[in-house]
Amino acid sequence: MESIETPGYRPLYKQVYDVIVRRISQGEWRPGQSLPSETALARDLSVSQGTVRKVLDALTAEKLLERRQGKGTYIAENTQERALFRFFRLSRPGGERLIPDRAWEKVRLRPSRALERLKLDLGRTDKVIEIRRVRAILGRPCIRETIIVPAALAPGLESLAPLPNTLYSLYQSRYGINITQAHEELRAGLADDDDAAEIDVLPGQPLLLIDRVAVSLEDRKVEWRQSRCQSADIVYAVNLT
Amino acid sequence: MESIETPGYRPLYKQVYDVIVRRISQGEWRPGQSLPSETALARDLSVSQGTVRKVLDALTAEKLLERRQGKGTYIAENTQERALFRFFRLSRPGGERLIPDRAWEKVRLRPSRALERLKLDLGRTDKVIEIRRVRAILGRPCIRETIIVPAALAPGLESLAPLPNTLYSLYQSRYGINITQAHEELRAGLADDDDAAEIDVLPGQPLLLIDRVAVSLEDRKVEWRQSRCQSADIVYAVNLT
DNA sequence: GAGTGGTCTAGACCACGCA
DNA sequence: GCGTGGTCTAGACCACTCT
Repeated sequence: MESIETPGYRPLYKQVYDVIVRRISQGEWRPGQSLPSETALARDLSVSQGTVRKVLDALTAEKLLERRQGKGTYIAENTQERALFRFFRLSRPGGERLIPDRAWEKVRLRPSRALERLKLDLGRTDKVIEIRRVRAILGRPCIRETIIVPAALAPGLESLAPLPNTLYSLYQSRYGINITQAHEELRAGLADDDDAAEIDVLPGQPLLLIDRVAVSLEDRKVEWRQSRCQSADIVYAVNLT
Repeated sequence: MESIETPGYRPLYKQVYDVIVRRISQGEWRPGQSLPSETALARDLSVSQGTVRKVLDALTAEKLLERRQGKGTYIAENTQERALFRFFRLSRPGGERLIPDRAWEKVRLRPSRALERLKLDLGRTDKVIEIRRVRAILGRPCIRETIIVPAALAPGLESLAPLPNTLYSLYQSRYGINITQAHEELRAGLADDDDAAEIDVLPGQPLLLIDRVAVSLEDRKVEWRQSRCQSADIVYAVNLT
């Protein structure tokens, strides 16, 4: 069963969970592909089908897998739509979801700053890729973003312009990085002259400020993103459950 | 098995799920109490223990139940701490959670307004209870709230002052209403003179505006809450998963 | 030791997708 | 018709709590 020892005793299903997550994160199974069937996995790992099922169900709940009855179990793909739906929370008041477009972007590779190293757990000499961009909604520039990515995680990202609308699908397809969670902090702020020059807002008007750190399946901090959003007819929607 | 028919065919575990949710929402089992054991429930409902387990695990994931190995399965209580942790997302930048206190409050019973009827699915003649209050953090008034509750759901609420810090524990303990989810929309706004008079902010400073509708286990809209939060050193924290 | 939930197994049958 | 995941069952043993 591929080096599953018993360090102080972990339940079997947790050991199976770790094996499967490791295989996915090491690229043994790739996004969009199907896993072996439950019975094949159970035989391979020398556990019962029920134990495999418990793990696959858990990973499905975490949105890392997708199960299709009659077909198989697949590695979830961070498609554009899916990533937008999952990690982009802006909508019209009342609920209608909004889809942002790129207005413009500037990408460069540069040394990291102290705050960036703190946010992303980087070392003193690590470089970062800085993405500055403005996003538009229905043709109207509404969001200014500064995105910081450790250069070591995404080599060559700075020369891939134009970047796709959702970076997370790029991280997954090109760099094998699965973004599984993000931590956000929201504040209110005031638009300054730079904001007014780039997005559809006047100086002194209120902006919604979003500070996000995105984390990968392997628990690495992959991206620090600061967004400044026009807040006149756009809201940030959350469901607390 | 208590009137479980097969309307077009629902899986057994869904039928069991419905029965258990109904018993909880009808008060047959009350918060803090323990449910019968898995084996007793299985016998009672004429299903296998595994099917009962699947349902209890699901309800535990939804935070409606709590399971304690060796002791039993309990109806989750919306204690102050728990409700704050689950539904109050304001914290210091960086993550330290904040605990609000009541500064003052005014409660009254009055006819509903059109927007309130829309938000809470009320009829033309339904009355509401309006709670206006200011909450303080570390002694500093930071949040202005207006809370609207259908009078029919919480009779006598207007004469219960002073209200507890977390209304949700009161809804549960006094009215048998379990708040299981809430939908929030966040915007940025500017402080006006009324804000400046009541909370620690100057006119024209940015405020975080939160619009929340809380929903019960039975899918009734129980509360519409509008909050205006000082946003200088308070952030709204979200984990996207 | 008795009773509870937690883990694990083995096997049956159903529902779905596809060739 | 075959292979897949989805549901359901029955039973064994473990880990924890309380008396």
